Amino acid sequence: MKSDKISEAVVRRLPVYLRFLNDLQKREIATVSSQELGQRLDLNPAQIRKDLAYFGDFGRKGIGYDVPYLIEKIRHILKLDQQINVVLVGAGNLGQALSNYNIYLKDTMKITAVFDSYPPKIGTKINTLTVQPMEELASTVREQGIRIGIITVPEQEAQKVADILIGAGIEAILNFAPVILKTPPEIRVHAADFTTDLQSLAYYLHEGKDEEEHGY
Amino acid sequence: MKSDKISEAVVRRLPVYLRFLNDLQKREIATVSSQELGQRLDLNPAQIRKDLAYFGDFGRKGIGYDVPYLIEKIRHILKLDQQINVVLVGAGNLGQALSNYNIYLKDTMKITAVFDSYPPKIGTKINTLTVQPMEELASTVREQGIRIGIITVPEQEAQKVADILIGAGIEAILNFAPVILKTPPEIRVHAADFTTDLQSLAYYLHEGKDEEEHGY
DNA sequence: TAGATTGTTAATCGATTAACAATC
DNA sequence: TAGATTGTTAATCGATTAACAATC
Repeated sequence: MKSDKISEAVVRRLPVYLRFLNDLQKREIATVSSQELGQRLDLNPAQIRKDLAYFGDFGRKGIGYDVPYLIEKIRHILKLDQQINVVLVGAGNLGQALSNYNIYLKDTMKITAVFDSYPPKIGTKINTLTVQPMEELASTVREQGIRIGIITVPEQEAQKVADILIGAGIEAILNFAPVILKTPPEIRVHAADFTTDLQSLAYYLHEGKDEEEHGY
Repeated sequence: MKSDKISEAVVRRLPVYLRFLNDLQKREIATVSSQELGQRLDLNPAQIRKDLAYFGDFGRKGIGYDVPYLIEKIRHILKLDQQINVVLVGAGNLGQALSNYNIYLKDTMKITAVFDSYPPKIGTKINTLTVQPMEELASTVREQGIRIGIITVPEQEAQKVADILIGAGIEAILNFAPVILKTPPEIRVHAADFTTDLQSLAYYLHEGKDEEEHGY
Protein backbone atom coordinates (compact mmCIF):
# COMPACT_ATOMS: atom_id res chain seq x y z
CA MET A 1 0.00 0.00 0.00
CA LYS A 2 1.21 3.50 -0.76
CA SER A 3 0.83 6.69 1.22
CA ASP A 4 -2.49 8.23 2.21
CA LYS A 5 -3.04 10.49 5.13
CA ILE A 6 -1.70 8.40 7.97
CA SER A 7 -3.87 8.33 11.07
CA GLU A 8 -2.54 9.57 14.37
CA ALA A 9 -3.10 6.13 15.90
CA VAL A 10 -0.61 4.67 13.44
CA VAL A 11 1.96 7.39 14.06
CA ARG A 12 1.73 6.89 17.79
CA ARG A 13 2.50 3.21 17.43
CA LEU A 14 5.64 3.73 15.38
CA PRO A 15 7.80 4.87 18.33
CA VAL A 16 6.60 1.83 20.25
CA TYR A 17 7.72 -0.46 17.44
CA LEU A 18 11.00 1.39 17.26
CA ARG A 19 11.66 1.02 20.95
CA PHE A 20 11.14 -2.71 20.87
CA LEU A 21 13.18 -3.12 17.69
CA ASN A 22 16.08 -1.29 19.30
CA ASP A 23 15.81 -3.74 22.13
CA LEU A 24 15.92 -6.68 19.72
CA GLN A 25 18.95 -5.20 18.03
CA LYS A 26 20.76 -4.86 21.32
CA ARG A 27 20.06 -8.55 21.84
CA GLU A 28 21.39 -9.23 18.34
CA ILE A 29 18.16 -10.67 17.04
CA ALA A 30 18.24 -10.21 13.29
CA THR A 31 14.67 -10.86 12.27
CA VAL A 32 11.21 -10.49 13.75
CA SER A 33 7.72 -11.42 12.57
CA SER A 34 4.57 -9.37 13.01
CA GLN A 35 3.34 -12.14 15.24
CA GLU A 36 6.24 -11.86 17.66
CA LEU A 37 5.96 -8.09 17.64
CA GLY A 38 2.25 -8.30 18.31
CA GLN A 39 2.73 -10.69 21.17
CA ARG A 40 5.28 -8.48 22.85
CA LEU A 41 3.50 -5.20 22.28
CA ASP A 42 0.03 -6.55 22.86
CA LEU A 43 -1.16 -5.61 19.38
CA ASN A 44 -2.79 -7.47 16.53
CA PRO A 45 -0.19 -8.76 14.02
CA ALA A 46 -2.36 -7.70 11.09
CA GLN A 47 -2.42 -4.19 12.50
CA ILE A 48 1.34 -4.08 12.71
CA ARG A 49 1.74 -5.29 9.14
CA LYS A 50 -0.78 -2.76 7.96
CA ASP A 51 0.84 0.07 9.88
CA LEU A 52 4.22 -0.66 8.34
CA ALA A 53 2.79 -1.26 4.88
CA TYR A 54 1.52 2.33 4.79
CA PHE A 55 5.11 3.40 4.38
CA GLY A 56 6.57 0.68 2.20
CA ASP A 57 7.24 -3.02 1.80
CA PHE A 58 9.66 -3.53 4.63
CA GLY A 59 9.17 -7.24 5.26
CA ARG A 60 9.89 -10.47 3.43
CA LYS A 61 7.18 -13.06 2.97
CA GLY A 62 7.94 -16.24 4.80
CA ILE A 63 10.71 -14.56 6.77
CA GLY A 64 9.53 -11.46 8.62
CA TYR A 65 11.20 -8.11 9.09
CA ASP A 66 14.92 -7.50 9.19
CA VAL A 67 15.49 -5.71 12.46
CA PRO A 68 18.23 -3.21 11.51
CA TYR A 69 16.50 -2.41 8.23
CA LEU A 70 13.15 -1.78 9.88
CA ILE A 71 14.79 0.40 12.52
CA GLU A 72 16.35 2.48 9.80
CA LYS A 73 13.04 2.82 7.99
CA ILE A 74 11.01 3.81 11.05
CA ARG A 75 13.68 6.28 12.10
CA HIS A 76 13.43 7.84 8.69
CA ILE A 77 9.63 7.98 8.77
CA LEU A 78 9.70 9.67 12.19
CA LYS A 79 12.44 12.01 10.97
CA LEU A 80 14.71 10.70 13.69
CA ASP A 81 17.52 10.28 11.18
CA GLN A 82 18.22 13.99 11.39
CA GLN A 83 18.94 15.80 14.62
CA ILE A 84 15.83 17.49 16.00
CA ASN A 85 16.51 20.25 18.49
CA VAL A 86 14.01 20.85 21.25
CA VAL A 87 13.47 23.82 23.53
CA LEU A 88 12.07 23.47 27.01
CA VAL A 89 10.20 26.31 28.68
CA GLY A 90 9.77 26.11 32.44
CA ALA A 91 12.78 25.17 34.52
CA GLY A 92 10.79 23.91 37.50
CA ASN A 93 10.97 20.42 38.88
CA LEU A 94 9.30 18.79 35.93
CA GLY A 95 11.36 20.73 33.42
CA GLN A 96 14.56 19.74 35.17
CA ALA A 97 13.48 16.12 35.24
CA LEU A 98 12.76 16.09 31.52
CA SER A 99 16.09 17.72 30.74
CA ASN A 100 17.78 14.70 32.19
CA TYR A 101 16.15 12.55 29.55
CA ASN A 102 18.53 13.98 27.01
CA ILE A 103 20.54 10.86 27.54
CA TYR A 104 17.52 8.75 26.63
CA LEU A 105 16.71 10.66 23.51
CA LYS A 106 20.24 9.90 22.36
CA ASP A 107 21.65 11.68 19.37
CA THR A 108 18.37 11.95 17.46
CA MET A 109 16.50 14.44 19.63
CA LYS A 110 17.96 16.82 22.07
CA ILE A 111 16.82 19.52 24.41
CA THR A 112 19.32 22.21 23.49
CA ALA A 113 17.90 25.23 25.33
CA VAL A 114 15.93 25.91 28.51
CA PHE A 115 13.97 29.07 29.30
CA ASP A 116 12.18 30.49 32.29
CA SER A 117 10.63 33.82 33.16
CA TYR A 118 11.44 33.77 36.85
CA PRO A 119 14.55 35.94 37.34
CA PRO A 120 16.24 33.88 40.07
CA LYS A 121 16.15 30.85 37.78
CA ILE A 122 17.89 32.61 34.96
CA GLY A 123 21.57 31.78 34.66
CA THR A 124 21.27 28.64 36.75
CA LYS A 125 22.55 25.42 35.20
CA ILE A 126 20.61 22.26 34.41
CA ASN A 127 23.26 19.76 33.48
CA THR A 128 25.14 21.48 30.70
CA LEU A 129 22.35 23.93 29.83
CA THR A 130 22.02 27.44 31.22
CA VAL A 131 18.51 28.72 31.88
CA GLN A 132 17.86 31.70 29.62
CA PRO A 133 15.34 34.55 29.93
CA MET A 134 12.24 34.45 27.72
CA GLU A 135 13.41 37.49 25.80
CA GLU A 136 16.11 35.39 24.18
CA LEU A 137 13.77 32.61 23.08
CA ALA A 138 13.01 33.74 19.55
CA SER A 139 16.63 34.37 18.65
CA THR A 140 17.86 31.12 20.19
CA VAL A 141 15.19 29.12 18.38
CA ARG A 142 16.27 30.70 15.14
CA GLU A 143 19.99 30.25 15.71
CA GLN A 144 19.77 26.65 16.81
CA GLY A 145 17.11 25.66 14.30
CA ILE A 146 14.88 24.41 17.11
CA ARG A 147 11.65 22.86 15.86
CA ILE A 148 9.85 21.41 18.88
CA GLY A 149 8.88 23.08 22.15
CA ILE A 150 8.11 21.49 25.50
CA ILE A 151 5.94 23.47 27.92
CA THR A 152 6.44 22.78 31.61
CA VAL A 153 5.20 26.05 33.08
CA PRO A 154 2.18 26.50 35.38
CA GLU A 155 -1.20 26.40 33.65
CA GLN A 156 -1.71 30.17 33.91
CA GLU A 157 1.34 30.81 31.77
CA ALA A 158 1.03 27.96 29.31
CA GLN A 159 -0.98 29.79 26.65
CA LYS A 160 1.34 32.78 26.70
CA VAL A 161 4.36 30.52 26.32
CA ALA A 162 2.69 28.64 23.48
CA ASP A 163 2.10 31.93 21.68
CA ILE A 164 5.74 32.88 22.10
CA LEU A 165 6.92 29.49 20.85
CA ILE A 166 4.68 29.68 17.82
CA GLY A 167 5.78 33.22 17.15
CA ALA A 168 9.37 32.02 17.23
CA GLY A 169 8.58 29.49 14.49
CA ILE A 170 8.30 26.24 16.42
CA GLU A 171 6.41 23.51 14.53
CA ALA A 172 5.20 21.22 17.31
CA ILE A 173 4.53 21.43 21.04
CA LEU A 174 4.49 18.90 23.83
CA ASN A 175 2.35 20.46 26.53
CA PHE A 176 2.62 19.28 30.13
CA ALA A 177 0.41 22.05 31.50
CA PRO A 178 -3.19 21.09 32.28
CA VAL A 179 -4.85 23.35 29.70
CA ILE A 180 -6.09 23.02 26.15
CA LEU A 181 -3.90 25.37 24.14
CA LYS A 182 -5.37 27.52 21.41
CA THR A 183 -3.05 27.09 18.45
CA PRO A 184 -3.26 27.41 14.68
CA PRO A 185 -3.98 24.14 12.87
CA GLU A 186 -0.52 23.81 11.33
CA ILE A 187 1.05 23.50 14.79
CA ARG A 188 0.97 19.98 16.16
CA VAL A 189 0.21 19.83 19.87
CA HIS A 190 0.32 16.77 22.10
CA ALA A 191 -1.09 16.93 25.59
CA ALA A 192 1.08 15.20 28.17
CA ASP A 193 -0.90 16.06 31.23
CA PHE A 194 -0.27 13.69 34.03
CA THR A 195 -3.21 14.77 36.20
CA THR A 196 -5.68 13.94 33.42
CA ASP A 197 -4.05 10.53 33.06
CA LEU A 198 -4.35 9.82 36.74
CA GLN A 199 -7.97 10.93 36.92
CA SER A 200 -9.02 8.71 34.05
CA LEU A 201 -7.24 5.82 35.76
CA ALA A 202 -9.40 6.32 38.83
CA TYR A 203 -12.45 5.44 36.74
CA TYR A 204 -11.19 1.89 36.42
CA LEU A 205 -10.76 1.28 40.12
CA HIS A 206 -13.13 -1.24 41.57
CA GLU A 207 -15.99 0.27 43.50
CA GLY A 208 -14.90 1.57 46.87
CA LYS A 209 -16.35 0.22 50.07
CA ASP A 210 -18.66 3.18 50.53
CA GLU A 211 -19.74 3.27 46.88
CA GLU A 212 -22.36 1.44 44.86
CA GLU A 213 -22.32 0.42 41.22
CA HIS A 214 -23.36 3.47 39.31
CA GLY A 215 -25.20 1.64 36.60
CA TYR A 216 -28.26 3.81 36.94
CA MET B 1 -29.01 6.35 27.47
CA LYS B 2 -28.06 4.06 30.31
CA SER B 3 -24.77 2.36 31.00
CA ASP B 4 -23.00 0.02 28.59
CA LYS B 5 -19.32 -0.69 28.57
CA ILE B 6 -17.92 2.81 28.28
CA SER B 7 -15.08 3.21 25.81
CA GLU B 8 -11.68 4.39 26.93
CA ALA B 9 -11.95 7.41 24.63
CA VAL B 10 -14.97 8.60 26.60
CA VAL B 11 -13.31 8.06 29.97
CA ARG B 12 -10.25 10.01 28.87
CA ARG B 13 -12.38 12.99 27.96
CA LEU B 14 -14.14 13.18 31.31
CA PRO B 15 -11.16 14.67 33.19
CA VAL B 16 -10.85 17.26 30.44
CA TYR B 17 -14.47 18.26 30.90
CA LEU B 18 -13.97 18.35 34.63
CA ARG B 19 -10.96 20.60 34.40
CA PHE B 20 -12.78 23.14 32.29
CA LEU B 21 -15.89 22.99 34.46
CA ASN B 22 -13.80 23.71 37.52
CA ASP B 23 -12.46 26.69 35.70
CA LEU B 24 -15.99 27.89 34.91
CA GLN B 25 -16.96 27.47 38.51
CA LYS B 26 -14.04 29.56 39.66
CA ARG B 27 -15.29 32.25 37.30
CA GLU B 28 -18.77 31.82 38.79
CA ILE B 29 -20.40 30.78 35.55
CA ALA B 30 -23.48 28.79 36.50
CA THR B 31 -24.43 27.11 33.25
CA VAL B 32 -22.73 25.84 30.12
CA SER B 33 -23.96 24.35 26.85
CA SER B 34 -22.40 21.49 24.93
CA GLN B 35 -21.68 24.01 22.21
CA GLU B 36 -19.60 26.27 24.47
CA LEU B 37 -17.81 23.25 25.90
CA GLY B 38 -17.10 21.97 22.44
CA GLN B 39 -15.76 25.28 21.29
CA ARG B 40 -13.40 25.58 24.21
CA LEU B 41 -12.21 22.00 24.23
CA ASP B 42 -12.12 21.60 20.48
CA LEU B 43 -14.62 18.77 20.47
CA ASN B 44 -17.90 18.13 18.71
CA PRO B 45 -20.88 19.21 20.87
CA ALA B 46 -22.82 16.06 19.96
CA GLN B 47 -19.91 14.02 21.23
CA ILE B 48 -19.91 15.82 24.54
CA ARG B 49 -23.65 15.33 24.97
CA LYS B 50 -23.31 11.68 24.09
CA ASP B 51 -20.38 11.17 26.45
CA LEU B 52 -22.31 12.64 29.35
CA ALA B 53 -25.54 10.85 28.45
CA TYR B 54 -23.82 7.50 28.96
CA PHE B 55 -23.91 8.22 32.66
CA GLY B 56 -27.22 9.98 33.12
CA ASP B 57 -29.39 12.93 32.11
CA PHE B 58 -27.31 15.74 33.49
CA GLY B 59 -28.49 18.61 31.28
CA ARG B 60 -31.67 20.58 30.81
CA LYS B 61 -33.12 21.04 27.35
CA GLY B 62 -33.11 24.63 26.25
CA ILE B 63 -30.75 25.55 29.09
CA GLY B 64 -27.58 23.47 29.12
CA TYR B 65 -25.67 21.94 32.00
CA ASP B 66 -25.56 23.30 35.53
CA VAL B 67 -21.86 23.70 36.25
CA PRO B 68 -21.69 22.69 39.93
CA TYR B 69 -24.07 19.79 39.35
CA LEU B 70 -22.11 18.46 36.41
CA ILE B 71 -18.85 18.78 38.35
CA GLU B 72 -20.36 16.72 41.13
CA LYS B 73 -21.56 14.09 38.70
CA ILE B 74 -18.26 13.74 36.83
CA ARG B 75 -16.34 13.61 40.08
CA HIS B 76 -18.57 10.78 41.15
CA ILE B 77 -18.16 8.91 37.87
CA LEU B 78 -14.38 9.20 38.09
CA LYS B 79 -14.51 8.19 41.77
CA LEU B 80 -12.91 11.48 42.69
CA ASP B 81 -15.51 12.02 45.40
CA GLN B 82 -13.59 9.66 47.62
CA GLN B 83 -9.94 10.09 48.48
CA ILE B 84 -7.72 7.96 46.27
CA ASN B 85 -4.25 7.33 47.66
CA VAL B 86 -1.39 6.91 45.25
CA VAL B 87 2.08 5.43 45.69
CA LEU B 88 5.04 6.60 43.70
CA VAL B 89 8.00 4.31 43.04
CA GLY B 90 11.21 5.94 41.90
CA ALA B 91 12.39 9.02 43.74
CA GLY B 92 14.53 10.37 40.92
CA ASN B 93 14.06 13.72 39.25
CA LEU B 94 10.80 12.81 37.59
CA GLY B 95 9.39 11.21 40.71
CA GLN B 96 10.23 14.26 42.75
CA ALA B 97 8.64 16.52 40.17
CA LEU B 98 5.42 14.53 40.20
CA SER B 99 5.28 14.53 43.98
CA ASN B 100 5.00 18.28 43.83
CA TYR B 101 1.76 17.94 41.92
CA ASN B 102 0.07 16.86 45.10
CA ILE B 103 -1.11 20.41 45.35
CA TYR B 104 -2.72 20.14 41.93
CA LEU B 105 -4.47 16.91 42.65
CA LYS B 106 -6.09 18.66 45.60
CA ASP B 107 -7.94 16.63 48.16
CA THR B 108 -9.25 14.02 45.74
CA MET B 109 -6.05 12.22 44.85
CA LYS B 110 -2.86 12.22 46.76
CA ILE B 111 0.56 10.68 46.56
CA THR B 112 0.88 9.42 50.10
CA ALA B 113 4.03 7.31 49.89
CA VAL B 114 7.27 7.28 47.91
CA PHE B 115 9.60 4.31 47.46
CA ASP B 116 13.04 3.73 46.01
CA SER B 117 15.49 0.86 45.99
CA TYR B 118 18.64 2.97 45.99
CA PRO B 119 19.90 3.02 49.60
CA PRO B 120 21.19 6.61 49.69
CA LYS B 121 17.72 7.84 48.65
CA ILE B 122 15.99 6.08 51.48
CA GLY B 123 15.09 8.31 54.37
CA THR B 124 15.43 11.50 52.33
CA LYS B 125 12.46 13.84 52.28
CA ILE B 126 10.37 14.93 49.31
CA ASN B 127 8.19 17.66 50.68
CA THR B 128 6.44 16.00 53.58
CA LEU B 129 7.05 12.44 52.40
CA THR B 130 9.98 10.27 53.43
CA VAL B 131 11.39 7.92 50.82
CA GLN B 132 10.90 4.34 51.99
CA PRO B 133 12.70 1.13 51.02
CA MET B 134 10.93 -1.28 48.65
CA GLU B 135 10.63 -3.87 51.40
CA GLU B 136 8.01 -1.72 53.09
CA LEU B 137 5.88 -1.25 50.00
CA ALA B 138 3.37 -4.04 50.48
CA SER B 139 2.64 -3.19 54.09
CA THR B 140 2.35 0.55 53.43
CA VAL B 141 -0.01 -0.05 50.52
CA ARG B 142 -2.17 -2.17 52.75
CA GLU B 143 -2.12 0.19 55.70
CA GLN B 144 -2.87 3.30 53.69
CA GLY B 145 -5.37 1.65 51.37
CA ILE B 146 -3.36 2.78 48.36
CA ARG B 147 -4.98 1.84 45.05
CA ILE B 148 -2.90 3.43 42.28
CA GLY B 149 0.83 3.18 41.61
CA ILE B 150 3.05 5.51 39.62
CA ILE B 151 6.25 4.06 38.17
CA THR B 152 9.13 6.49 37.64
CA VAL B 153 12.05 4.09 37.76
CA PRO B 154 14.48 3.33 34.90
CA GLU B 155 13.16 1.01 32.22
CA GLN B 156 15.22 -1.96 33.42
CA GLU B 157 13.44 -1.94 36.76
CA ALA B 158 9.94 -1.06 35.64
CA GLN B 159 8.63 -4.59 35.19
CA LYS B 160 9.96 -5.70 38.55
CA VAL B 161 8.35 -2.72 40.23
CA ALA B 162 5.06 -3.39 38.43
CA ASP B 163 5.10 -6.97 39.72
CA ILE B 164 5.69 -5.74 43.25
CA LEU B 165 2.90 -3.19 42.99
CA ILE B 166 0.48 -5.77 41.66
CA GLY B 167 1.52 -8.21 44.35
CA ALA B 168 0.76 -5.54 46.92
CA GLY B 169 -2.78 -5.23 45.60
CA ILE B 170 -2.64 -2.07 43.53
CA GLU B 171 -5.49 -1.76 40.98
CA ALA B 172 -4.06 0.64 38.40
CA ILE B 173 -0.65 1.83 37.24
CA LEU B 174 0.59 4.98 35.58
CA ASN B 175 3.85 3.98 33.93
CA PHE B 176 6.41 6.61 32.99
CA ALA B 177 9.08 4.08 32.05
CA PRO B 178 9.54 3.43 28.35
CA VAL B 179 8.48 -0.23 28.36
CA ILE B 180 5.29 -2.16 27.76
CA LEU B 181 4.52 -3.79 31.09
CA LYS B 182 3.26 -7.33 31.26
CA THR B 183 0.30 -7.25 33.62
CA PRO B 184 -2.83 -9.27 34.25
CA PRO B 185 -5.94 -7.97 32.47
CA GLU B 186 -7.67 -6.75 35.62
CA ILE B 187 -4.89 -4.21 36.25
CA ARG B 188 -5.38 -0.98 34.34
CA VAL B 189 -2.14 0.44 32.97
CA HIS B 190 -1.66 3.81 31.29
CA ALA B 191 1.56 4.59 29.51
CA ALA B 192 2.83 8.10 30.17
CA ASP B 193 6.06 7.87 28.29
CA PHE B 194 7.35 11.22 27.26
CA THR B 195 9.96 9.97 24.79
CA THR B 196 7.30 8.16 22.76
CA ASP B 197 5.24 11.34 22.71
CA LEU B 198 8.15 13.39 21.47
CA GLN B 199 9.07 10.90 18.78
CA SER B 200 5.57 10.78 17.37
CA LEU B 201 5.56 14.59 17.33
CA ALA B 202 8.64 14.56 15.11
CA TYR B 203 6.60 12.83 12.42
CA TYR B 204 4.53 15.96 11.98
CA LEU B 205 7.47 18.28 11.43
CA HIS B 206 7.69 19.73 7.97
CA GLU B 207 10.30 18.08 5.81
CA GLY B 208 13.82 19.14 6.75
CA LYS B 209 16.14 20.86 4.28
CA ASP B 210 18.08 17.72 3.53
CA GLU B 211 15.01 15.49 3.30
CA GLU B 212 12.57 14.67 0.52
CA GLU B 213 8.89 13.83 0.70
CA HIS B 214 8.73 10.17 1.59
CA GLY B 215 5.56 9.42 -0.29
CA TYR B 216 6.71 6.09 -1.55
C1' DT C 1 -45.02 31.52 22.09
C1' DA C 2 -40.20 31.55 20.05
C1' DG C 3 -35.56 30.27 20.81
C1' DA C 4 -32.29 27.29 22.67
C1' DT C 5 -30.44 23.08 23.73
C1' DT C 6 -30.70 18.47 25.31
C1' DG C 7 -30.84 13.22 24.66
C1' DT C 8 -30.94 9.90 21.21
C1' DT C 9 -31.39 7.68 16.77
C1' DA C 10 -29.58 7.11 12.32
C1' DA C 11 -25.78 8.02 9.06
C1' DT C 12 -21.08 8.40 8.38
C1' DC C 13 -16.65 7.77 8.93
C1' DG C 14 -12.50 5.47 10.33
C1' DA C 15 -9.89 1.94 12.56
C1' DT C 16 -9.17 -2.89 13.63
C1' DT C 17 -9.24 -7.63 12.46
C1' DA C 18 -9.78 -11.76 9.56
C1' DA C 19 -8.64 -14.07 5.67
C1' DC C 20 -5.87 -15.38 1.92
C1' DA C 21 -3.15 -15.17 -2.41
C1' DA C 22 1.60 -14.26 -3.25
C1' DT C 23 6.11 -15.62 -2.31
C1' DC C 24 10.33 -16.26 0.39
C1' DT D 1 8.41 -28.89 -1.98
C1' DA D 2 6.28 -27.59 2.64
C1' DG D 3 6.02 -24.10 6.05
C1' DA D 4 6.00 -19.46 7.30
C1' DT D 5 4.82 -14.92 6.85
C1' DT D 6 4.03 -10.86 4.30
C1' DG D 7 0.96 -7.25 1.95
C1' DT D 8 -3.63 -6.32 1.00
C1' DT D 9 -8.52 -6.82 0.35
C1' DA D 10 -12.82 -7.51 2.45
C1' DA D 11 -15.53 -7.85 6.76
C1' DT D 12 -16.26 -6.20 11.16
C1' DC D 13 -16.38 -3.38 14.69
C1' DG D 14 -16.54 0.96 17.03
C1' DA D 15 -16.44 5.86 17.38
C1' DT D 16 -17.83 10.35 15.65
C1' DT D 17 -21.11 13.39 13.68
C1' DA D 18 -25.58 14.96 11.87
C1' DA D 19 -30.17 15.51 12.51
C1' DC D 20 -34.26 16.12 15.00
C1' DA D 21 -38.15 15.34 18.26
C1' DA D 22 -38.78 16.53 22.98
C1' DT D 23 -38.89 20.15 26.13
C1' DC D 24 -37.12 23.85 29.08
